[in-house]
Order: sequence, then structure tokens, then C-alpha cells
Amino acid sequence: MEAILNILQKFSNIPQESVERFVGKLQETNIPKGETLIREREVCNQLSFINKGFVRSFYFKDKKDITISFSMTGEFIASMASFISQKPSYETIEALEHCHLYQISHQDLMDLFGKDSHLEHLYRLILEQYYVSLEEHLIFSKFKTAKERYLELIETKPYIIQKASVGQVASYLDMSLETLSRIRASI
Amino acid sequence: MEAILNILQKFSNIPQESVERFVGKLQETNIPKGETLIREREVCNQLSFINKGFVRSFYFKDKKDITISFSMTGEFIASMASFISQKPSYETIEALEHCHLYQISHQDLMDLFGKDSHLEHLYRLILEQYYVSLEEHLIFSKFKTAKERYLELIETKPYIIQKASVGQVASYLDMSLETLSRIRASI
DNA sequence: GAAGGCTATTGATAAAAATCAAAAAATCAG
DNA sequence: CTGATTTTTTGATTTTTATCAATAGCCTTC
Repeated sequence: MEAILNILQKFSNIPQESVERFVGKLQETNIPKGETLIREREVCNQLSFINKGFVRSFYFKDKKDITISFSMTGEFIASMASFISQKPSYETIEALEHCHLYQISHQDLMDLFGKDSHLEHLYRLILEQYYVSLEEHLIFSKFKTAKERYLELIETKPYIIQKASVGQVASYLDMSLETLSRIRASI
Repeated sequence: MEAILNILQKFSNIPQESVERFVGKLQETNIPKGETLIREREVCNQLSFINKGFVRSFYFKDKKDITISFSMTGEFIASMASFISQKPSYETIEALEHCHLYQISHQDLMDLFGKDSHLEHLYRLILEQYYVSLEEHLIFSKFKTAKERYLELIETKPYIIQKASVGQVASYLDMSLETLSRIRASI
């Protein structure tokens, strides 16, 4: 439980009482390696804090799967579009390693926001950070060559290359797995 | 002023008093066609509601400019990463048509959030919508061919093709202007 | 209405990356 | 440990798109 408290603290110095309200709603969950947190067409009604683990979010395009994002220990993960709208998800999220999560349901979170504006404030700050990093990812993917994208990934998130397969990383970087393999050979 | 009230109403049935607080901080601004709302390296400290007009957000990559987004009457616009972090913007936003805006400063907005949690709630809902549409844009740009991206744009936002130049649309769709011109000739 | 400056189209070529195919290496199960 | 399966690398070819270059169209504005 300590990890999540530290993360929350970083965003905002929120009253102890509010933190306790939030923590009181968290459910501990374990997802074995290879299993899914959320499957395509389901409604994502849990927001998960990854206390320990590594997950991949992807969707299917003609029988192949395409990686949208990887998330790590210390990050929140959900199929955000589905969680926000409470409509079916078009993405699937799978555990690439055994995951130890703390989860809160959409309903509980909305109830908390109604009761305690500090928590909505905190959530707003977290959402803003996720928005900024999504925007950066979009721009990043837009104006770099295949090789530059790979080099930047090594620089910023080397653990992804360690933990995910070439094919999974390749679709995340928007290239074929053969192309990524050749880039790896060339450096 | 009516347009913005209607938009706010759609997100949340917020008390009249809160709406008035918010509206009280809005400044009316006109930006002539061709001028900029925010320039690269400046800190974006205004969130703008486009009461009427059309803008383009872009950044420079080697002397060329690359379009990030277009925004229309009825939408909010800011260099979000800069507005959120209050750090210099890497994007420039220009008016492609004469714009009539209502603006609120970052400071005023934060002050309002401290005083009135209904407004932070409203902002959270708006932010969520923008997050979802950004995510959709990312996925959209990732798994469609050049031609499919253009056809989808015609389908979903035909006004962009009317109002922006081929070069501006081409960089938005992640292709050269020659490629876009050929696609247009082929359909 | 002609000159000049943008914008768009068209053509030829080059570069980048995808695809198809096979071999090599790594991982897993029994 | 060993055979089977999966993943990764390597090679040959094709496709897609970018780049370079020239032409055509179209607004301005004098």
C-alpha cells in the first residue's frame, strides 16, 4: 500500500482523511502472467494501480494485434476511453508479468468524487499528466524515423525492450517486426 | 455568450451560481485571420473557447511546419501541455479564420477550482472528453493507410478539408502534400 | 488584364519500409 | 536432455510514400 500513497502524495498534498477514504475503496488483485485485465468488448469498470508488474494494452487489426501502450509498476492503467465513457472497450490489456494491483471501481470513484472534492482534484491532476504524456507520444511518433523512435525508446523506457517481444515493441513503434529486428542489428 | 453556456450545460448540470462565477472571469478576444493565439516558446496561460472561428495547432520540424490539430467553433483550445504544466509551448496556434474567443487565464481557473469544486468537476469532464478524442486520434493515425485516413477525415470532419490548405491537411494526416494531392485525384 | 507570388497537380526517381520466405536462435514441455 | 514450438534474424522482392522537379491554376494587386 505504501507505493500508491507515495504516488498520490506526489500529485497533491491532499488531507489524510481523503487519502484514507480512497484507500478504503481499493481492492487488492493479482493477475497471473498471460491473463487479461480487460478484454475487447467488455466495459472497463476498474481503474488499476500497478503496485508491481507490467502490462500491455493492444487491439486487433485483421488477426494481428497492435500495441497501444505498455504500463509499469507505479502507474495507473485502464482502458481509459471505456472507463471514462463506460462503453465497451476496443482494447485488451494483458499482464506480461505477474501483476499485483490495487483497483477501484468506476462507481466507487464517482461516489467518492461526489463526497470529497479533494479526490476529484487529485484525479484531475493525474488525468492532466496522462493527457500530456499521450500528447507527447502522439507528436513523438509523428516526426521521428523508425530508427529514431527505437533509440528514443531505449533512452526513455529501456525496460520495455527487456520485457516485451520484438513484435510487441515493433507495433508499438509503428513498424514491422522485421524492420525493428534490422534496426537492432544495425546499432 | 450563449454558445459557451450551452456547451457547459452538456457536460454537467452545474449550479447557476457556479456558471456565473466562471463566466465572470471570461475575457472576450478577437484574433484576426493569420495571427497567432500562442507562439512556440511562450507559456500558454489562457484557455480559449472558440465562440466562432477555426484554428490550427502546429510545430516546426526543420523549417517545415507539421499540423497537430484543427479546432472549430464550440471547442476549447490551448497548447494543453503548456497550459497544464505552465512551461513553454512547443506548439504554435494560428487563426485560419477570424476568431471570436472567450478566454480564462490559468491563474483565474485555478483560483476558481479552489473556491468552487463544481467547476473543477466540470473541467474534469471536459478533460476526459479531450483525452478520449486524443486517444482515438492516436489509434486512428496508427492503423490506417494514407488513403483511409483521408477518407475518414472527409467523413468525420469535412470542414477541415474545406478550410485548410492541402499542405496543412497532409501533415495532419502524416503524409506529404504530393501524396495527398494524388489521393484526391484518385477518388 | 498582366506580373508576381502562392498553392496544387503531375511526373520521374529514390528511399524507406512492408511483405513473403526461409534459416537460426531461444524457449518450453515432457 | 531433446524434440517441438515460438521468436528472432536474415535475405529477396514489392509496395508505398517521400523527394525532387516542373508545370498548371489561382488569387491578388497594381
